[in-house]
Amino acid sequence: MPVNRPYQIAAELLTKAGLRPTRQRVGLSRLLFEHGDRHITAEQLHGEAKAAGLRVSLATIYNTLHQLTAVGMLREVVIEAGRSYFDTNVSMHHHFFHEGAGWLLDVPGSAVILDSLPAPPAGTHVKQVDVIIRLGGTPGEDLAVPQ
Amino acid sequence: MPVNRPYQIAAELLTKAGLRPTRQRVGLSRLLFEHGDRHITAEQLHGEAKAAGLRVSLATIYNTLHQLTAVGMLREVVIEAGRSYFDTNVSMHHHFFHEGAGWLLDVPGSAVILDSLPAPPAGTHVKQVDVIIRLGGTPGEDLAVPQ
DNA sequence: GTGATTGCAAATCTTTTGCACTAAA
DNA sequence: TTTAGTGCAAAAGATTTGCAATCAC
Repeated sequence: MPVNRPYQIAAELLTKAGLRPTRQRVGLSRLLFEHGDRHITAEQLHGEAKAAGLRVSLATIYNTLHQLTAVGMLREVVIEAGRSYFDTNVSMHHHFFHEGAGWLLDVPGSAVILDSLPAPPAGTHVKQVDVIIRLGGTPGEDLAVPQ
Repeated sequence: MPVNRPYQIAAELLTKAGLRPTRQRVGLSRLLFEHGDRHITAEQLHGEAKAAGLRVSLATIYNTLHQLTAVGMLREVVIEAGRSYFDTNVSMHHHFFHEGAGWLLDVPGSAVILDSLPAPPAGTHVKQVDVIIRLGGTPGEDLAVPQ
């Protein structure tokens, strides 16, 4: 009987991160991490899971997204009030965001040079710097994600 | 009979912006703009209005905040999923945000130097660049807004 | 087994909407 | 007047919660 390799690999990643590799967590991890960098909402991931034949409740989607964020495998990106995106790219980088079209595009950390950041107030320290480049465009071009 | 000066001033600002100076809009404008730069949520403004004896429904608070944003008198700041802050400072500037404590602090636009922003994708243009400096701190220091 | 995880449905929280009523011009 | 603005209560959307059933170890 052949071993299910992709499943094993995803399961190991979870175990290394200290998360028990349940059927749901492994399935969601595969959707998230086997197809390169992505920006996804809970609702979208739920849809993909359903389409892939993975039975997962929305509550578990939320739990899993937050657990993966807590262990550093995902990064939560807050761009629009009332909706969270989860980014599978956890390296230093920033974002283009097209209001109207609603798409997000990574900007390599190296493409933005921040000079002279102000010192944080006493008793605090900088945890992260988010740069969001908000875009507009002509209506006809609002539909597709570039590249 | 003496004229209610502060009321008149707020009413004129609204009129100049093309908004009919209703009792509610004038009252809210005074709460927002007579006390320097502020970051406020709809719920907070509702509370202040009630405390000040201004009868306004939450629906009107939302309407007014969005109208003031549309005419450029407020700026919406998206920092946390599921909650919008409205900033009375509409000049070019950025933000410190303390997760945990939940406070926002303005960073003058001149205090952050952005070099080499990447070119926006074809067919789009940059509408705004938001820099959010996320802070952490020791629990005891999480309660007060500095300065 | 047994403790962690999941699913479901209900609850919560913020924001929006529909529409009759009220007020500004 | 007459048209814009308001309040209310209901609706909508995203997310969280409580708890019994289920699963990984």
